[in-house]
Amino acid sequence: MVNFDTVVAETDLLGGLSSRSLKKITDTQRVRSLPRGGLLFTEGDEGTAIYVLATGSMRLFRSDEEGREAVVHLVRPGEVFAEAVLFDEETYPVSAQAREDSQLVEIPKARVLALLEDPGFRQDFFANIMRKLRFLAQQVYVLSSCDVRERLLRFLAGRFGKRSYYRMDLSKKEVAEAIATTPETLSRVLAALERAGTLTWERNEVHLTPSAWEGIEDE
Amino acid sequence: MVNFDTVVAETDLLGGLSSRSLKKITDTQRVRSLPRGGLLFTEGDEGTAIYVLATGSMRLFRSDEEGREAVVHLVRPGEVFAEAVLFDEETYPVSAQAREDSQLVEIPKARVLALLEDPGFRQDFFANIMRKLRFLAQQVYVLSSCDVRERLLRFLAGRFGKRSYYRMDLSKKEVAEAIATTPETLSRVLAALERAGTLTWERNEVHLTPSAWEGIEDE
DNA sequence: ATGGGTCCTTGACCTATGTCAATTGCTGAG
DNA sequence: CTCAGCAATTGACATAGGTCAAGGACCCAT
Repeated sequence: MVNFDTVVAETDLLGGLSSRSLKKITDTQRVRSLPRGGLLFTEGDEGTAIYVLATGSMRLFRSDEEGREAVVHLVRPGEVFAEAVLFDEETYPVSAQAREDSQLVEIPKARVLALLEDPGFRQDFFANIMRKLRFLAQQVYVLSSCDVRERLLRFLAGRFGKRSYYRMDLSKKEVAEAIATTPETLSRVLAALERAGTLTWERNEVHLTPSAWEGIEDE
Repeated sequence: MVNFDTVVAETDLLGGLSSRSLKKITDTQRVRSLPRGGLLFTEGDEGTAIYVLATGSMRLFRSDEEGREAVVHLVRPGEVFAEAVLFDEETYPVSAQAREDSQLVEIPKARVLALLEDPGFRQDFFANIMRKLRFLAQQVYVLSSCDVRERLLRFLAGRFGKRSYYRMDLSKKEVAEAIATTPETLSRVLAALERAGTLTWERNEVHLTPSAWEGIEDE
């Protein structure tokens, strides 16, 4: 069984909000289920809500003149979608169809817009988005100019700070994914760092020497 | 001589705003000059404005307990900085110093917050940020999972749409940079595409066959 | 305990792409 | 015109890191 409030609290767009602000949103959400093949909305429909996919999988597509469909995006659990209607668009720019039985959280657009009238909520909402923005901008830079070793260290610094010890709450596989590499490569990089004596990672205990942080700036 | 309104209009954060909204911001901006070495603000100062660097270069740094400085970021012309004080922070979290004689556009925080009271402006501002957010998220995906050929085609699709002809307004060098590769590699990829007959690029005339777009989804 | 299923590691291998260097052509300043 | 300098191309080369395959360690359910 899924806790739908938690699903919402773990999304990119809304996850960083204070619990107060978050509650104001989850207050009015509705859960919807869709059978495989079911259409949630169609291109051109009035955009009255945004959605979070809780379980299942959704296909966003656009139909051209003579009915051929171009898949625009495959939505995975945990993703917010159709959020464009909040600010950009009056109507949905794509159609959304369930690829398998799916459960979704529906958040009324009007509710979000109303909340934004409140300076406190707005502040929080903006802060969250700006943080995300900075993170992504950083991420783009890191991906295009750092090797796996540096990506790993930046990831750790970003998540735990430049400490010399911490409890890891992710599997190596998940870390590999987070830094856009494969478990194999991560494994090799870790082995190299251990050999160099700058890092050990046993079970969930990670130890680092200060020298590990040389050349890794903050932010 | 620099046109400071233009500088602002070309930033990430504010560049996508409607000219109406943009004008409301540039209305109250002030231009400041700083000699090499000059401090714009210091860590802990009350954050009353955000800045756009027009010319020169700024260094953002943090000082630790005993005065050693850690450079957090080097600001390049065209970048907005200190925008964290809009939503996240009351005081500047870093110090800012000119690395060379610099000119900056100063935008009062209060002004921006006041403008956000206006639903129209807010809508525009949000739409802009969300667009940027989507773009970056896409970018992260593309960088970590597409090869140069695909990055090139996606870049073209994003900039001009999936047309079969257009006038290119960028040098190959600039395109290479935009898709995070080198001119040499771009050159080779272009040669391969020409050999395959899917693309030609002479002078600033680019021609493509529809087959070029196979496997490149929209959005 | 046993078997199947993860996760992790390690080795062998391959390929895309970066780097360096040389060549060509174009452009604009003098 | 001519030279300097930049953009673009091409070749030769090096390498980070992905892929595939095999094996070990651990965990859970039967």
